[in-house]
Amino acid sequence: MEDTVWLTAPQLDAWRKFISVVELLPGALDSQLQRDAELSHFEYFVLAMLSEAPGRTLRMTQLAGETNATLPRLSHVVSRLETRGYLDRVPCPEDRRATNAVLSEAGWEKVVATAPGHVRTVRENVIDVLDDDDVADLDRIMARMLARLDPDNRFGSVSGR
Amino acid sequence: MEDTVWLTAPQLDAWRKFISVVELLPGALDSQLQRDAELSHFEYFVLAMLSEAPGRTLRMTQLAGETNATLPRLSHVVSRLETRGYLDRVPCPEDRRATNAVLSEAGWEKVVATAPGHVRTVRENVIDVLDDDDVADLDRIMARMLARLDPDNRFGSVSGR
DNA sequence: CGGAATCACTTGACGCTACAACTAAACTGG
DNA sequence: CCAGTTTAGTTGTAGCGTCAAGTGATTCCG
Repeated sequence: MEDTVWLTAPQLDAWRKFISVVELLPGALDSQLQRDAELSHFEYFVLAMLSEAPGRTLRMTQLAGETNATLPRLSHVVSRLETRGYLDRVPCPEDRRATNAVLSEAGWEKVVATAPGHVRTVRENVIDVLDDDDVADLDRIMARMLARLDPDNRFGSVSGR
Repeated sequence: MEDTVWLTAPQLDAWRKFISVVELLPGALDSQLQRDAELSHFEYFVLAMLSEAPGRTLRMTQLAGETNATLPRLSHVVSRLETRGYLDRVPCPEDRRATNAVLSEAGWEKVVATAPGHVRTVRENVIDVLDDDDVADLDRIMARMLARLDPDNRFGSVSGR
């Protein structure tokens, strides 16, 4: 187990650029959302996932899966969003261990108001610098990485929806 | 300024996978390094950049650039690494406002000991799922994003070195 | 059935990061 | 040559995330 296979020059180049993007992108998303909506990217993402769910409702565990978050992290964030009036915790009737997070009307309006600016930021930093082939390449490459990073596929990689 | 251009279906697919990877990858890198070396990925990265610098020495600002970090963040982390004996702060003789971070012998040995496991993790999660064409595509795509995210090119994107 | 294991969270404490304010050194223009 | 500005870095604080532990509810199985 002891003979390290180092990266080739092209692999190292790609890796260094990739890791830089991975470090810089969250900050870019966070600062736009913070500035324009006083929301972190993760908070926005939670509200956005709820807004697309049937009944604007999701179980905590399912929501954690869709947002790639641990349950404690989600629990804390949901508490804050609840305090701010963007969603409610409702005990799940079928399984009394479970909790449903339900988007409030104010939360829905917040998403509607915030989405355009967010999409613009995503376009500016990511999508609009890519042509159609790049987008296809990105999709393929990220799918491969996800298969490793998220083997159980907790994240709902529903394609083509 | 009010007519949002939403993402097309392929763009949305690629974006969702990409953002999932961006969320999951840091955790994967951090947990391996934490487990095997009690280092965060950022701490490792700081030591690694120093280990490659001439004289294993870098000005704080330059180091911040190479690690895509803000100066306050770097300053805190350097303090911790200094306490742990992996590097030293040395006032810069030419400019007495500036501080040089110098990798200690213990720091060098830490990098040498830690690098193989880290490279293995990078291979497992990223590089080894890609063929040569994928790597080239990734390099091209990330270069385009970096041009937006890091316009001043603080990060030293030295290609092909 | 009933105790044990598992599940679905929640909570608390600690560590890290960002932001803002501060210090000190080095330019810059009158 | 010195006031004002910019540069380089540090420090304090507040907020977010992780990890470990705890609480009920539910399932498993002998």
